Amino acid sequence: MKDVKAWMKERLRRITEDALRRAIEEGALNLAKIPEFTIEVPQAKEHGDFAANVAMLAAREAKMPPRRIAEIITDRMEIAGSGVEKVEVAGPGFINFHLEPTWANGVIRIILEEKENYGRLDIGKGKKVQVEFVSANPTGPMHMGNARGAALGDALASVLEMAGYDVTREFYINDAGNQIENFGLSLEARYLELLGYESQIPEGGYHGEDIKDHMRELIEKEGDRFLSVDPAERRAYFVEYALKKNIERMKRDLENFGVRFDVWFSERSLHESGKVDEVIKLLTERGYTYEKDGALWFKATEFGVPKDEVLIRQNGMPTYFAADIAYHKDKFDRGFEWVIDIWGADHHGHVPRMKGALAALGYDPDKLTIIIMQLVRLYRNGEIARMSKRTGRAVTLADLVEEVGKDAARFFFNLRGADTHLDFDLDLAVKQSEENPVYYVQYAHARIASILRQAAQQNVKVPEKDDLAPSEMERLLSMLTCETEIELVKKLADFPETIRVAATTLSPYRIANYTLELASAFHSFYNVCRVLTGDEDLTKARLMLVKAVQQVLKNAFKILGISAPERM
RNA sequence: GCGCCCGUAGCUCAGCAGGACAGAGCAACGGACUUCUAAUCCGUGGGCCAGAGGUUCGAAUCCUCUCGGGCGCACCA
Repeated sequence: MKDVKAWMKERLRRITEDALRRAIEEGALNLAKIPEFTIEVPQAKEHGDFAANVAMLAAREAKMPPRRIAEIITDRMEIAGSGVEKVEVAGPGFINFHLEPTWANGVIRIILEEKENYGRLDIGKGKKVQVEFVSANPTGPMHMGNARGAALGDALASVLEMAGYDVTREFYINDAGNQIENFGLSLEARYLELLGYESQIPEGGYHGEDIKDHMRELIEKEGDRFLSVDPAERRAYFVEYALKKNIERMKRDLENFGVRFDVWFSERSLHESGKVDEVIKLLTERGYTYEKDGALWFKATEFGVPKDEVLIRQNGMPTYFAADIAYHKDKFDRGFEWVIDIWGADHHGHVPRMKGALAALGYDPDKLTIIIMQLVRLYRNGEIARMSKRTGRAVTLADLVEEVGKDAARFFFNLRGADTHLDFDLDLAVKQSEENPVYYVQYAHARIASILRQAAQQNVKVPEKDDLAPSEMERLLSMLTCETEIELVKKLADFPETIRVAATTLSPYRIANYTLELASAFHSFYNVCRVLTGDEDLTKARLMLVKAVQQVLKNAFKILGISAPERM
């Protein structure tokens, strides 16, 4: 990876370590070894471009005040030809490095060469990782929580891809179990009701308008012929029919949201293939089950879970948990080296038992990472709106895309970390869609596109790598010296590190925040510096700069799943 | 009662895996378009980082407790 910031940090680290080593050899400092210190970017500009905290960390062992240590080190630093203009000791004992202002300008050349690959890392080393997300209940349309999960999961998967992982996006279809029973009973009740018969949706059933719609449609197509069919048989048919429709619809809605899954995995297939029975048998063989009250239990307490969990109910049906164990075993058996699940906060209690089950099967529970996503609280007309699909009044993912737009919705969700409790004011989002931050970042992209169009009209070419000798390229880029240009270039140099942090902390929202910072730096630049000027060289240099900005915005947008408009 | 998450500016949230005076957007107020898109920029005001202890040279960040909010604790998924 070509990362000028990482290079510079490494160079400064070497300079610091060399000086420190000399000090130790000379006997000026009494240290057994060099402490693990950091080179970081100080918050305040006056503190320079980078700072080392080594003196504070060495103070205790060296039995000297940090500032004194810092002075001993800086006295022995060799900075000639390193791009360092000035080193100073400041505050409690920081060593601050002031660099030549244009130290990072080379990043522009790198970006223009690497294009969509700028920011790509190899920290994943091609490791096979699965991200399972959304996995919405297929008994109805997807709600706001699913929307958040979709935005988060897809961006996370993209970040990991960018970081060098081999990522598979997977959706687990809960097409078995109790809820499917209730789904069938609900469909049947609506069917009978629509045909004029008295019928009641069972407790725990689905009251949504979509249930009625399914049956209305079915009646149009096939009439009342199911009145005389055996109830169990006709419910199976209804379920089959509606499930197919719902899954198609989920695929379509997610597609419109810019989310595509590599694998749609059916829970039912686990039951049918015998994998659920198999995994229960395996747990039993390993001695982790017992029978009580006519049910089969998993000894979850042996893995630090507060209570044991049922695997097979008294009625002989396996629980969701049993299927989920089989599912996760299957994930690892398919060769995934790392599995990430994104779950809603209402499932957080199931994390320990899932990990416990994996441990019981002999798998490494640390290879399963479960991201708990706090729920979305939806406001409408100034009131908390219930999100349950069972009320039939919930705002769906499709509604959201229609009202707010894909880009705004995806950007909004990825502006915050998974563990923030998110308040989503729908009225505000709709009303203020013009003021949504997503337009701010996209506008930067469109503005650059406009500049590039103007340049093309004037027959001014953005120099490519082959058009210029390296020294000429360097000369042009060194012309970018005004403050807004320097700031903008530094932001560009931040991108690889942003990817790294986003990937290692599983926090795609950092990418969204980064785009805001980059766009802000660009807009500031734009208001101060004109790109197309009478000065041919300066024009070329600035064209390269804005082209690089556009490229990085595009790369970040791709991760976030938002579009990069040429005009707005 | 037990467990997980959260509590930073009027509002929504950052704070780069402990660092130097706490940031951004929105909202409020005041400025900037004869020049590449003003969906922009520049400036002003606004904070005992919920509270109390502790660890550390150094805490919004780590630990403990208290208070407040959300979510779990089914032979539902």
